[in-house]
Amino acid sequence: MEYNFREIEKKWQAYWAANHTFKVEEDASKPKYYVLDMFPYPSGAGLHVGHPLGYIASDIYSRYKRLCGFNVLHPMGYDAFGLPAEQYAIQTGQHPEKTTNDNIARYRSQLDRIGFSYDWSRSFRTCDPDYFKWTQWAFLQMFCSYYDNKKASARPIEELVAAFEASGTEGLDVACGEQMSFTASRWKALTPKEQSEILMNYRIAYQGETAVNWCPGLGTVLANDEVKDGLSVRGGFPVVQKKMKQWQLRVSAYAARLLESLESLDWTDSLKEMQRNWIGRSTGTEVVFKVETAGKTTDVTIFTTRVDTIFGVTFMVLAPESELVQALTTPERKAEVDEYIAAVSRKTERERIAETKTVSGVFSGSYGINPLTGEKVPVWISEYVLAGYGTGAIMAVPAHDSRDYAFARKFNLPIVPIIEGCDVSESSFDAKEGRMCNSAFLDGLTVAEAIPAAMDYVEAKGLGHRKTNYRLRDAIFSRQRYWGEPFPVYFEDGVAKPLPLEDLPLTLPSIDEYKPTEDGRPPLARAKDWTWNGYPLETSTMPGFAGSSAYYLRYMDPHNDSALVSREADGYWRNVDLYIGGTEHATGHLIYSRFWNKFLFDLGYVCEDEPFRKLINQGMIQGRSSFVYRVVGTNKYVSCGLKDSYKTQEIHVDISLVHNDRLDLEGFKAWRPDFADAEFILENGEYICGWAVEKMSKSMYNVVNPDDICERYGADTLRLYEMFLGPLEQSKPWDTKGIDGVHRFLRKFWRLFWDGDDFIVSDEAPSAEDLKTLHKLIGKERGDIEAFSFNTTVSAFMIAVNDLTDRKVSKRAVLEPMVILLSPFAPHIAEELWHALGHTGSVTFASFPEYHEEFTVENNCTYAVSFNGKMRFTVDLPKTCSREQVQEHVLAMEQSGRYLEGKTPLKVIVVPGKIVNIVVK
RNA sequence: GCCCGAGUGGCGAAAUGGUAGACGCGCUGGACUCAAAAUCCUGUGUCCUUAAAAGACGUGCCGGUUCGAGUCCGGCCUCGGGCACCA
Repeated sequence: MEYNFREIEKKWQAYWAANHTFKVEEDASKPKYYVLDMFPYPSGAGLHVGHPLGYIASDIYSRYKRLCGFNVLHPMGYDAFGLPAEQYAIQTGQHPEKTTNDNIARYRSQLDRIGFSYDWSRSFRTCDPDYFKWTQWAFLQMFCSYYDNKKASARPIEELVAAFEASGTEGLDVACGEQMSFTASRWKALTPKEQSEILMNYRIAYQGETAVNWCPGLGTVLANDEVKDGLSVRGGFPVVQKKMKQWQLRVSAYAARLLESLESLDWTDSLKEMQRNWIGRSTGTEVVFKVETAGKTTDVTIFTTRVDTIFGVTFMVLAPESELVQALTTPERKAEVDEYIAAVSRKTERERIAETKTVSGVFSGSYGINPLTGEKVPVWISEYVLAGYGTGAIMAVPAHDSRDYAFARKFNLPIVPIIEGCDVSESSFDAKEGRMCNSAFLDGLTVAEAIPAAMDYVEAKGLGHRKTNYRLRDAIFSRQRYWGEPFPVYFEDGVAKPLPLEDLPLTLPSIDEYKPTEDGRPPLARAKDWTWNGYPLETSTMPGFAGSSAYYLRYMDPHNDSALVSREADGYWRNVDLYIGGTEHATGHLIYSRFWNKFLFDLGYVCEDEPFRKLINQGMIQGRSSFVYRVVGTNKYVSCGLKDSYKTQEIHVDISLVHNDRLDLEGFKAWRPDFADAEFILENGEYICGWAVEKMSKSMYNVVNPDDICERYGADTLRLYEMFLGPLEQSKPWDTKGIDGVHRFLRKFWRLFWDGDDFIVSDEAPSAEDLKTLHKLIGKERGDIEAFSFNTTVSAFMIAVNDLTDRKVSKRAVLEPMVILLSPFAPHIAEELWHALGHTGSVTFASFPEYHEEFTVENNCTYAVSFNGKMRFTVDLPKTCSREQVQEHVLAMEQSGRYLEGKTPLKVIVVPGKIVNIVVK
């Protein structure tokens, strides 16, 4: 029997499905291990070979953990709400659910061919009402909660109401939009509607007026991480700033905790660093400047991280969107200021980014008073100051801030250096070094000393206080789309109210068309009766990240209809031990999920504060495009090596027509009509294509479908090859050049069991050599898998099989453990051979072979022994004895006094197999 | 501009501070074959020389620590990724 991977793989995939081999239940007698992949958004293009890279790695680890005796939860599902299905629906009128289901069916069949050990009984789609019921539920929990900074925890909103009734805002430290201050009696005097409006300022899910990223091309708002360079990540449409009333999540309340608990996570440093940057903690000082405007005085609070430079302030700047702009504009400046603000607001985000280097601004007519010097400085308005950060107002120190410097130069404002010896004639001196001067009590201090000294001074004089700011914004949570979770919210007299929990899920209404209404309202406004008990319902829907924020919890208990996850299931599975996915989710999903989890933790619904303990980012697999070279003006194609002798045009050619860079000439002619009568200029009788590494995409004809690889080489070869390609976390181009070698390895392994027609495994006892081969492999595999170094594990396997093939070893005692070792990587062939060896049941539940170091010891050999690198004598020792053994041996000789001549040995260093070096002083 | 990460044969890549290039691809030559495919064997960092052996040089560049550096430290160069008017 030859290795017939097609038959074997079909057989075992059917066996696993029929026997529910990978179905798991909570089992208190076994330790749990939770391995999760970032679930896919099923796009119309299907999977390409890059997608399964992480899935294969997590599957190998899951299977390995099962062999080690863990109860492994390894689920898979679909992130099914989203823009592409909706865009397609707008164009074709087809319901997005139909598109989504078609795509999911395709994904599922592609995934099934690769032989993953998922527990499919736990699978769900985020667009299933049974699932999004809990997305809506979580939203309502957030709507009915506020964040208490003192307790560092979310609390039910009733507690806040009780506090307002008892003593107003007195003594409260809670997360909010706008700082409010009122008494208990004032609160009680408010109408219910007014009270609701105030509570909106404190809810964790709240509705508020805010500048949003409005994308006219998509007809919806987008979150910050959905916008890149002023264009939408999906679709690439321009994005403009617009003020709109939107649902938002108070993620900013969790900024400090999100930052702190990063430390405890087993994530890569680069990913943690990305999150740190995104959260953007900065400690500084808020200082109050009194500003005079045509006789009136207004307090303006500014934020700075460099109070030490306050003696260098020569002007102040407000953001154009700052609420203070109107109050601080003098009548004679009003026209000019209004015009500037109008001009700024017309700009798109993209234009603002493009014009970063051009400096613009306008003088307000007001003057601020430096609280430390009493000096009067002009107040300007400029778009380089952002309304959304700090207080939307700054003190400008052009000598020591490059942006202030550029502004001062443009508008001819004074530049006063306050650090000794710095040169500000060409540019500002931003470095935090040197000694202070022209700064009264700070003179002579270093910058490092001056910063806290200035902070202390400002606080002592009551001019301001220390303040920590975060760059992390609240998440905009509404989308003007159809294909998302509806908000479980209705409006009574304009006041948003939660639907009762028993009415969840609130499912999508059917509508005739999926685009916005003519008057620009979201598609849900087209629904005939989008009301609840006669009250109008919210017409926007939730964004893509809503459904993906807590999906890992649902896998623990996917069919529970009375809770997102039961206390028992959550208590057993706790959180994800290993999460594998792409780095593109660093500042989106991975922040939202952590926030969402912490919120549920605060309310006691989950037992772990962090969702993902260990996280691995698999690299991207790029495409390797192939080119042919058409001689310009002809239908002749010249082979790559000869192309320099002609004037040629480079044309992408479908890589299915190319094998090892050689073009299939007939296939090429048949590919497209205009190539039908192509002529070729060959080198050595072959047409060699050129190539380049590019993103894998349809338009470059470089997409490789895993189905094709499974068909040609089998899923086991695909799995091994994807791992063999290089380190998991590294991006690399897909290149089928080496796949034959991996496939050859599997056939070699097979031939250790089958010789043509006969099963040739014997019960002969293994030799010392055989045991050495086996135990080297066991030791290597265990270490490498734990380190996620799968490429070297595959190599170790090849070495072992080469050894056995060379010695013609087909002994059960060696091959049986090797089948178990191979099973995480190539599960189908492993099952087949496991059964050929006479076992029943799946190899999944075998035990990982034990490792015995003594079996890896080789025969004696002669070591050279040297002192400080200088050769002295030789000694016979086992060929691969441990360093400790050699040290012991050599030190014993040292004690006999023969070699060291009275010198003290510092260290004995052994190069296995060859050299012993003794360091002496 | 700031913050990460990476630079090793023709290629993908290995190497707890200890024989650099394991393993695989490709290529060389050979066996089997009418032939091909498949399979097996041989060689394969560079240079010099050779019948053979033996040398010398080699991990982006310059320096340092060390008996010993691809690996650790300092300074550059190049490439990839992330952030970017965040005061």
